[in-house]
Amino acid sequence: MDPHLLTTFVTVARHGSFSAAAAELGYTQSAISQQIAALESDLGLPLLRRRPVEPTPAGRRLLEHAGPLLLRLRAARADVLRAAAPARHLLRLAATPLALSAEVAGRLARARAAEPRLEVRLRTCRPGQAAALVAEGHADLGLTDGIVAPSDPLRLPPDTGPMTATGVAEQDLVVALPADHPLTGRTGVRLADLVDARWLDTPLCPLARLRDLAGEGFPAGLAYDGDDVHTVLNLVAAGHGLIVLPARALTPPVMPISVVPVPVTAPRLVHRVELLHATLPPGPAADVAAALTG
Amino acid sequence: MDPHLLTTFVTVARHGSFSAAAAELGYTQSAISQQIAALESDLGLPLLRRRPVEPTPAGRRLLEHAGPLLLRLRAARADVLRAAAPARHLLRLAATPLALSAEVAGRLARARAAEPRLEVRLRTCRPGQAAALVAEGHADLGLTDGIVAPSDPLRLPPDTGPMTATGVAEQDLVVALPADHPLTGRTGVRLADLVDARWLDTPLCPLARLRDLAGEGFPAGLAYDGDDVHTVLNLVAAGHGLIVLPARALTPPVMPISVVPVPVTAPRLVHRVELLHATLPPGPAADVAAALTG
DNA sequence: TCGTCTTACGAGAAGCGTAAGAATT
DNA sequence: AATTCTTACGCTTCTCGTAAGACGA
Repeated sequence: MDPHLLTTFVTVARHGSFSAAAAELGYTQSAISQQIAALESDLGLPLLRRRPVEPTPAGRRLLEHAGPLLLRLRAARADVLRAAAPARHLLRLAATPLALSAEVAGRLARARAAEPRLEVRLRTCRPGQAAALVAEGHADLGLTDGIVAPSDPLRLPPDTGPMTATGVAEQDLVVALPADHPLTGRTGVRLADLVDARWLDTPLCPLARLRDLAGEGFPAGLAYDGDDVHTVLNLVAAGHGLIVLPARALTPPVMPISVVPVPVTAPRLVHRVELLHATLPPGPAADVAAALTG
Repeated sequence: MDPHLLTTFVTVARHGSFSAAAAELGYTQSAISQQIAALESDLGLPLLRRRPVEPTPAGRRLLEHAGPLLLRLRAARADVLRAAAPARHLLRLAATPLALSAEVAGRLARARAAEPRLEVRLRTCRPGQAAALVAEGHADLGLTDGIVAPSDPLRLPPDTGPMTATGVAEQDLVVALPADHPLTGRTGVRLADLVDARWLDTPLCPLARLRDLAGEGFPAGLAYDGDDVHTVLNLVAAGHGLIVLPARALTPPVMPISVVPVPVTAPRLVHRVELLHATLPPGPAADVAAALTG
């Protein structure tokens, strides 16, 4: 169960090919073949069926473990290095598009004003990624968002080691409707009234999460594998499907006039933003974290 | 961050000696020295100060990660092997002394009656160990106990991979008092009334947990690093200190006449038993698990 | 000076690449 | 027949043990 072999195994499984994995990892096919053989002989079990290459039941089981395990290993390494690294005047912030709202951006600006020497480097990421980026030390602070019942914490991927998550903001939800939608005039809608409408499936608001919270249904009209809010709103305006967003993401000048927000009245849900960080050494990063949560 | 090196590192840190770790692991001192050097050069940090051998701050940080990480690795291995192993008619049960109450033992007996070919092998363990034993595949089923607020789940060590914990039993708590104790006649006591009494510190009921639940205080009169209930009660009878136990652990014939149980009325706490198991293949083990929780 | 860790060096094992062989499609 | 994985073999690298050296108590 050498992590090296585990990495090779997940890469092979992902590609469904020894040669493709070899290319990605910078080995020859032969080396990959030997590594997989070594792992299989270590466990005493076949992990992959060949031609076509696909995991056996035992292999599938191992795949479920390997990802979190390797993540935890990288996180541990990053944590040790971080604890020993000297304080820098660079803050690397990873944020999901909907987490960095105008309000949160404002708080960040105020925190920077108190810390003029601080350089901030922002990158956007998917909701599922923020925790891993922070855990692996690629970001000092993370801002994720998600939809939950009021005051509930976000459900973060486990096994990323010691990490602090603090609520930063909560706001109500709206459904973005095209201007010509029949429900446009309403002062509020229940999600249940829209189970049969067509929806956009995007990382910004995955339909799977919506179904978790509001029951089955919510068929996907269009899947958009990107996280640009502007694009999403144009898709809504064009009638490709509906989407649930935090209320203040749908105020001018962001909102095109052909999209109308209608508050979600039931179930009682909110859009929540949380700040993620590992144990921070005293310094600018910790100050900004305090300012964002304070 | 090779797990092999990590194992060596934790062993050295535990012994505070390269030579002792070498003896335990079956290497020469030289090999240990080279392994530690390799780990330090991999991370680019000194992890141990020599003579005396003790972890640096970075080393201490790594130690916090290494244990759970290695446990998770062993658990993953065990889980893959377990999933591929053929069903056996052997049930290995790991139970803490207070988890296997008369009631739970009775349920186990009934489950065995329905499954006559089933061989049961029982081992007792400490509360903190049960989860690891199950995760690493050394036991099929685990029974742990602990003190919690009513209906709260036990707090299990994290990072042991996918594991199911199901409540099996809850019962009220009593304080075991020596027969000549002034509170003996009472129908109930609050723990707060006993913060200044002397207590036994044992794995059966760690004082640290009591302080978590009922505030500071609870000085240790005697620390007993064993888990024999009979011994503990003799210690109580002799006046070495008090202890909190589940009510039915203190009924005849277990209870010596020189120990008197008095119910704990506040805070509202219970003794809870939980059954632990990994994903079980259909078979005798799963049947017994169902019988114990049902 | 004694115990303990580090370093030097040689032997063995492990891992990778090249190249040829086998198995599917 | 073409593609893809496996195996054989040689080379390199890694790791360990022995033994000598260095460092503290």
